[in-house]
Amino acid sequence: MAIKIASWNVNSIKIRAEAVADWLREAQPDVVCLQEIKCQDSNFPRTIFEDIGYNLAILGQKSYNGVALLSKWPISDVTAGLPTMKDDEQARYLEALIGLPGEAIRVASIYLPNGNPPDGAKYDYKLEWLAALQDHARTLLTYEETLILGGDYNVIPEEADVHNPAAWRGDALFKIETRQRFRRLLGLGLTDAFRLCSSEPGQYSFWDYQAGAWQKNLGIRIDHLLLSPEAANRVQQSGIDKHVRGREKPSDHVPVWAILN
DNA sequence: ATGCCGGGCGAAGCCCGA
Repeated sequence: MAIKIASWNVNSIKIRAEAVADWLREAQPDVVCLQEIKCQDSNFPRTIFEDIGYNLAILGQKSYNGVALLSKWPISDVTAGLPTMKDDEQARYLEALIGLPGEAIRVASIYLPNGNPPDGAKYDYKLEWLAALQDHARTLLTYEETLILGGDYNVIPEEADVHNPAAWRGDALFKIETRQRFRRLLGLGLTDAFRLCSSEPGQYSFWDYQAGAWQKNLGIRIDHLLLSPEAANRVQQSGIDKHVRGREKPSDHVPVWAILN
């Protein structure tokens, strides 16, 4: 059977619950990685999603960050937080096994630190987090499973993924050290699902709320689904649900997805 | 152009995002 996996930074699940449910009904993903839910587990609007057939795993945090997994199939073996970063106080990583008919796949929802300003403690934290993810991903890849690391990576991989590369050169999302770390992650054997399916430039997943960025299509591609070789071999399609950004009260990010056979 | 929106918190105005 075909499996549809998606990732979406929703910028508050409480504000966005109905919009997310609308998109789930039309897009029908099997598994969704959510980021920036911005609430504690106890305040997550669970029933809205359970009522339309999704199981939930949540790693919440008051006010900031927070990640979750939604799945039409049973969720088990949940890992909350990066095992390689035990003292992380921010809710940015949630991994689980998804029990599909006849097989299990492993999925993680990732909210990588933004890192700006690009020359201080916040950037150091971003690099530390990337290194910890690198270490954990290396372990996960030894399992040789169908593995999807989906999330808001806060990394613009290439010039084709930003409207104005020159203006972003020094930014924590695009500076060369950031892109090198991301490339190193791919070097472990992970594949960017979207780039596996399209070489088209200017395909964005985020547009700032300010300065008419959406209207002018001044976006960046920072939300990614990274696949193990076992997952990459099964990819049929990958896309970005850009139209969602034009709706009422949108998140500044849109869903990205991939279909595996 | 880092604060032009938008959200959290909490009840005004500040912190944060990318």
